[in-house]
Amino acid sequence: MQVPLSFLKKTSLFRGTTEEELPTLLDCLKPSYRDFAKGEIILRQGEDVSAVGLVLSGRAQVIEEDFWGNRNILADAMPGDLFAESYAFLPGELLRVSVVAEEPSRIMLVDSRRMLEICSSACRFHTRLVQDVLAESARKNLALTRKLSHMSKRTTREKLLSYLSGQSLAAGSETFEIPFNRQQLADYLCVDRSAMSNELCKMRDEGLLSFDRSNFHLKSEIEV
Amino acid sequence: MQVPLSFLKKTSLFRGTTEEELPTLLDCLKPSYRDFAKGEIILRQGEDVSAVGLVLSGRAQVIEEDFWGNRNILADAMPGDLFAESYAFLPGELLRVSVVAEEPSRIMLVDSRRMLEICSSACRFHTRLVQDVLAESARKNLALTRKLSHMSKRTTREKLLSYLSGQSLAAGSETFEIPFNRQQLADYLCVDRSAMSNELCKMRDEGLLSFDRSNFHLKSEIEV
DNA sequence: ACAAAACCGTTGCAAATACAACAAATGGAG
DNA sequence: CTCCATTTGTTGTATTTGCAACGGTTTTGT
Repeated sequence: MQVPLSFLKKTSLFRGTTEEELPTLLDCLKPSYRDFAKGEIILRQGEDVSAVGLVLSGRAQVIEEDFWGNRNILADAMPGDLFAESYAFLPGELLRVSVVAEEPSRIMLVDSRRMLEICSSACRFHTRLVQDVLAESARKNLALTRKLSHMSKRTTREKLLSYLSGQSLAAGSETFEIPFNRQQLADYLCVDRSAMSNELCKMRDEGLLSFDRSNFHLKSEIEV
Repeated sequence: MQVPLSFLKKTSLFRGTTEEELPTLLDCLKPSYRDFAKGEIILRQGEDVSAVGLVLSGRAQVIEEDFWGNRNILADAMPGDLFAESYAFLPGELLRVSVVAEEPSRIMLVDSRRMLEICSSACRFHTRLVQDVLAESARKNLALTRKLSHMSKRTTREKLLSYLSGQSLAAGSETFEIPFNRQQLADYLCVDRSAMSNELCKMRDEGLLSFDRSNFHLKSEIEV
């Protein structure tokens, strides 16, 4: 099946592999390719998956269904995005989510054992592949931990301060830009937009910070 | 430095390695060992770490400090526990947390590059080591995602239903035991204990579920 | 068996939140 | 420039939550 190498090498899975090395590596990984119609289930809750999924085209949604059948979208995988990797590397761990094609999609499935067990064999590009996978897992981990540390705060104000403080530290400046608009920030912090907007303005009036759109400035100085 | 192999092989890092293979693997990894006094900083916020930490004895706390200096304990690493692995496998990612010895502690530091780059060399136990590390990262990932999916709910009731529904699915039964007491469950879901207790009883009175201590039973049937 | 500690449910109240509805500001497209 | 859609701020109200305090029950240590 034809897959542009220029596309693959930009994905998080093959970030450390060059375009010249890719054919050899793919030869070794023996991935399978499958096309899914819109609405078709790629992976079903309860399955024991051993392959990581890579979206080549289309769009896949990771969905969780609870005891009463309520659905909840956990992730939206676009072309180049990886999914099910946490399950694939945990043998015996059953899928708690389903992955559904939201559009007609082409998916690449790579057996996790092929990624790991042949490490000592001929294909020397495995090392970088493993580094990429581990890095990707670590990256997700940090993102989750960060979000969790904001959300564990009880009030909207505390959540905001936790998030903004983190952004400030990351930017290395008291003035910084955030990658969200108000609605997105509210969704990220899991609070009501209007209540959050309200709280932001209160904090501004109290002199804790100032902002213009997505531009924020935290004030460390103690006001008189 | 003397470290009982029987202890090491039980840690998540060396779970897949047998006691006989450990000396060879350790020879290859060349870990460093360090002792820390109570209160001493093991890793400092802002550093660029390339080694994963393993607590051999004592206790290490992962602490986050925000813009205004407020401290927040993110994790409590006991003997056998791994820390800083998410940062170690992301070159260039600066520590957003500090790790502090809460008691006199002995720590083992393993360079992440040694764990990955020598994959194709002589030491064939690397493969299983890499599997263990990836599995551990994936495990943490799932645990975080799970917790996040509960906490993203707005009300205490929804959080409880999300958590209990998940436990029920995991147990494969409508009746199941949870590993928390009320206070711990409240801490896990980041809500007030008494309010949560109140909500639980309301749901019981409404016929949604029943419980006795840590034993729960969800009712899917629609009551008349 | 006894005392102390831990755990759990309950209640009242002040504070924070979600929700809805609307006004003001902003930014593009025609 | 005007119209329209999007984004943001504002307000009021019903709900929900956090907090503090208390009593009853179970568990634990001695």
